[in-house]
Amino acid sequence: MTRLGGTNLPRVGGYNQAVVLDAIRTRGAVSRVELAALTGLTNQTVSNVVRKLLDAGLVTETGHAPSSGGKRRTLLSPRPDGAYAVGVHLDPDSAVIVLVNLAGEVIVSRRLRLTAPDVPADVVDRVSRAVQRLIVRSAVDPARLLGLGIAAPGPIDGSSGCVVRPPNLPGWDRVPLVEMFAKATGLPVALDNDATAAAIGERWIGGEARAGSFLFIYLGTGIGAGIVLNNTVLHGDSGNAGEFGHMPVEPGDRVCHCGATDCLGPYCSPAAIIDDLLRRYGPVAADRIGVTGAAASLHDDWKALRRAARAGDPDAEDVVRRAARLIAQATRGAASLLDVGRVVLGGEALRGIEPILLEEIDSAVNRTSVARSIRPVVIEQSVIGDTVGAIGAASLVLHGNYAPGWRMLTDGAG
Amino acid sequence: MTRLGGTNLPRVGGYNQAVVLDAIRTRGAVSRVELAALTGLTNQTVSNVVRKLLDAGLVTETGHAPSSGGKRRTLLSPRPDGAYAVGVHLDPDSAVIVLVNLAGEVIVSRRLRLTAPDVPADVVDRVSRAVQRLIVRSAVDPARLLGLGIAAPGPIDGSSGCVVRPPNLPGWDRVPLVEMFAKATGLPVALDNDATAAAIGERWIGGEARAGSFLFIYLGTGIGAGIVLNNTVLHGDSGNAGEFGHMPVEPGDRVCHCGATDCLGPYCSPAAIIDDLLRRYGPVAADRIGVTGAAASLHDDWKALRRAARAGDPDAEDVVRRAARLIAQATRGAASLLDVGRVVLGGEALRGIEPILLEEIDSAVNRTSVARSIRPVVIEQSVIGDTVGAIGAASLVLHGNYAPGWRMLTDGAG
DNA sequence: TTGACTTAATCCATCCATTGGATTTAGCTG
DNA sequence: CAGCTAAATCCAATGGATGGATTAAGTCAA
Repeated sequence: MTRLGGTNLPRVGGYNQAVVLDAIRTRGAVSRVELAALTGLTNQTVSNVVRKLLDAGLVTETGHAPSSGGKRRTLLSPRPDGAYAVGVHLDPDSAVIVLVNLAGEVIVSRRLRLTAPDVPADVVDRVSRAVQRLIVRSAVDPARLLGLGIAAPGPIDGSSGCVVRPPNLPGWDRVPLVEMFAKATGLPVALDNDATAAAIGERWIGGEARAGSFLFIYLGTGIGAGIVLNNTVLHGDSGNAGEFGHMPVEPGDRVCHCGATDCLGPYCSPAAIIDDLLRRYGPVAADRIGVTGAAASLHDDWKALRRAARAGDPDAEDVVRRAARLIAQATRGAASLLDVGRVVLGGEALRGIEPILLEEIDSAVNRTSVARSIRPVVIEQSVIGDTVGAIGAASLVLHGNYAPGWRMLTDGAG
Repeated sequence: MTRLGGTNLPRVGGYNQAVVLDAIRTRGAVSRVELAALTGLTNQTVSNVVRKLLDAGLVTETGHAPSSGGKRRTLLSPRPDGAYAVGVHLDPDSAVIVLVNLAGEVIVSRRLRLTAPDVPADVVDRVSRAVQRLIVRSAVDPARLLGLGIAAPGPIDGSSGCVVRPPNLPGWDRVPLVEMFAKATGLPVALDNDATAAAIGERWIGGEARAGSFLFIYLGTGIGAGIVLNNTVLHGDSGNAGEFGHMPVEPGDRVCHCGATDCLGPYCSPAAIIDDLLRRYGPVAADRIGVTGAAASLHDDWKALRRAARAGDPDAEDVVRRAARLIAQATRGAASLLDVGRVVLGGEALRGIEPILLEEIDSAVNRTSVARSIRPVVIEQSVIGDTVGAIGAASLVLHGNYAPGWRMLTDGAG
């Protein structure tokens, strides 16, 4: 979409509807007059738009605000049961499936264990059947189920709906996930990389706290970033914006699969940090902490290492902190390049070591006195937590349907 | 603007007008039917919009396309004399002023020499008077002169129209340039940092070659980047997106004013590269190349060094190449983070050494086989050349008035 | 209790850019 | 010159936003 398209009246209608819904969602209980002030629309227009949203079952009237001298304002709130979406977070070792409502609340969820050499077709098949069962179990109105969102490790090809040889999913080369899941479930399918999906989830659920612009740093099996600028998600020319693993950092002796030794990626995965512990502090420390170093026990090793770091074990903390510094270094570059006032951290690999990351990133990003004085950058944790990947995946669908944006005015989508 | 605003019919009209004008500008001679296809608007709508643009004097009918069996298409082209803008590029040692037409062609230009300790008020005064004289001399219709654009070294405060203590303009702390120039010239004034202005100029003038997304690396007194995503300029939360000097690179012994030793900025200014030459290769090489090392002769030293590097002097080329590698390293990170398919180089400090920069950046950015296979990044020079700063400044005004974008549908601006 | 006042929300006629279908304009071809 | 094709325009209709008037529902003071 190299060219900008024109727009027309019906699209304006749809767009304004989305704007009003978005305002209601982010502000919670809010009256029509406030919405008019927030959106710049007329009271009359807001009234009309709200009526449509009420008819569509997406919002409800919930009580009244205390009077300020005249008629009380009737407050509007989103209707959680107005719409539903399914989210799937694909990871090398597991698939997390959630069914969420319009408010982003999880109705039912399920985790499937996967084993590394699984064939894509089998995984899609297993996951799809689990999705179907979840839908039946939840008993949601099928008409209100908008679709299925998938968060996969990048890179992906946005135009064809494929994952493109993800380093963390060996053997998955150009797998057309969108097509496969659409056929298997009969639902509309959206695909994005895990970090971007997480950022969209954060934007969708975070309300005021995630309005405007922010950079989401996602720490899962690998590291990635999701970029939200002016309430709009940056996808990039090929659908891979936020690729964080190739950000330059202080070079060491780890070689990225691209051949460089100064890429962030190879230094900050759980596997790399565990390896770092073994190399720096040897088997004694590893034993003490509970790290075996076997490839098969990566998950448990990482858990043990995180726990030790959190508990103050100096060796564990040291290796975590070294990785954190590199992440912080890259984050500093990204934040100043994008000029975002907020950085959000999330991802399941982060559990327990958030304070270390927050501290290092804060000190790197807010180091310059200039930055501090003009606009200190806020560093925060995800408002969603561990399941940000799966919930983010579901949010892809909600966001695609209801978040106001360019595409509503230019493309046909609504 | 943390919230998304609604829109309405008149705005849609203005926006579509801008879309059509933009399409005519970027495509050159184009017919109404083609415009309809390009913009997604109806033939009828395009007809109406074009009539308005004709009445406004912004486009003209220029001949016909050969018939393809029916009535010939009448071709539309932008009218260069439809609008004018003045651009001022402020630099520590000079101010370049240009008056350009709608096509971005320079009508008249002038360069004022400045001396370092100049007081802001005096500079504004001198420049403003020069602008006035230029306007008179050019004899353009004042009604068609849209305003004055200023490109200044960052950082700036976008909301108040100030420059905020730019490292390259000592003593200029929170100078309200917009206000001062508006008062002195009576023109509407737009301010942006030099790199962003250059990117906007590139976008405005570059036509198809600069449609979509690109990262503009600007090398002047300092280094900066301008970011264009989906034909839209990224300004950032505080108006300082593209701050490139704090991108992390391989650390050395140069300390950034923010305290870090791994910031790109201090390693790649002309002054730093000259210093590097002296430190690495001593007075003999400096003499041979024609570099004195005196602060006062920075301009000439840099010229000599560039010429020597271009001519193949190994020492000169080495120091330039070292800086180029660091720039390339940072560019690799930025390009992968933003997922842009194009990187553009420009700025007056670049003259003569473009090939070295292009080569180093290309090899760094396109190193990964993955990146190469999915989407090799195109690395190019500015289509404008040396004066990209000043022309970019003027483009701020043209862009602000006529480039289609969000703001037309949400804010009041047109 | 009542009447004056205030604010929220809606009703209604109007506006206006886009749309789709019909029409005109202007070329080509046999 | 008639028949065909494509470009561009005319015209009535559509539909979402608008502004002013109206109704609904509260507060406050006498």
